[in-house]
Amino acid sequence: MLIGQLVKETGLTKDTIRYYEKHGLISIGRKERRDNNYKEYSDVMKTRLFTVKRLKNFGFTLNEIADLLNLIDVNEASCGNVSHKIEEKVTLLDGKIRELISIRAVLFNSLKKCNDNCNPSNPEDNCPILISDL
Amino acid sequence: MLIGQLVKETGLTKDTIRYYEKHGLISIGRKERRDNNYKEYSDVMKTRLFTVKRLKNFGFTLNEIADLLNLIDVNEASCGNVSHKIEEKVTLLDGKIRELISIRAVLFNSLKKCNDNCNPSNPEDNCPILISDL
DNA sequence: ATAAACAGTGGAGTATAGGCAACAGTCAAG
DNA sequence: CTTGACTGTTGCCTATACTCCACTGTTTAT
Repeated sequence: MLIGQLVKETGLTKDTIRYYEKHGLISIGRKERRDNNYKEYSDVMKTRLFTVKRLKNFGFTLNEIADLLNLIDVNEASCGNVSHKIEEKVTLLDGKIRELISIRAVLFNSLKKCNDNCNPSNPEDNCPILISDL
Repeated sequence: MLIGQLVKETGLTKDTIRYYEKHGLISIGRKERRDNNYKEYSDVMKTRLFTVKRLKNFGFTLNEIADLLNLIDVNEASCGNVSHKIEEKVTLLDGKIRELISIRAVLFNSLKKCNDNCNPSNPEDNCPILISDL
């Protein structure tokens, strides 16, 4: 299929698809061109793009996705190899989640202190949360 | 004080400080220059930079921080105005946290399914997590 | 007097994931 | 036969938050 069709079927824009090509997530050989130089995308490409979409939803960066796709290409995408990388991602997510929760707590705390400390008789005073550690 | 001193006291690099200047988080008037064109930073600037650091730790972007600092400048950094923006940030953080937790769950689930489905007799098969929705 | 250390400016580069515009060739329909 | 839709390539622009480099001027130390 041509890129227009691929756009319809994957929901990606042609710019995105070409961006993925340029960065090696998918690649078109010289043979997969029509006589007029138009690129002929195979179903394999389509599947590959869906894989990219899924992995992106998992929070992988394009570089990480490229690595994972490469495992497929060299036929080393065994469960062992893949699940190891996924475990790493889960761990990383756990870290990020903890970090956000911690920030959230500090922020919420400041908010409470702010409300407690704000001078009701001078509601226009600069909020201490901006200018001090409370 | 000159920038070198400011660097020591704030822990920021001079490039960072100048980046903040260029982007309006702090600003030096023509008068705050010495005869040799060196910038004279006041304690107010230092306080301001510490505020930037604190707000950055809260997860605010520099643009958001610039807005908050501007509230101070126009003397509208009242608790009401500020805490409203902070509540927004807390809400946003809650959303991000929920999102990450959700991704984490899906990923972890895929991992479990992957381990369950992997063919022990063909451990070299491509892991289904990459090529299908399981 | 000269070199090191410090200050200033401007601009380019980094990473991430595309968006958008320009320009040219190709194809299908009226 | 021309117009519009589609395809191809190239390259610049966006946002975020710096970092580094080059080049120049100033001050300080030897």
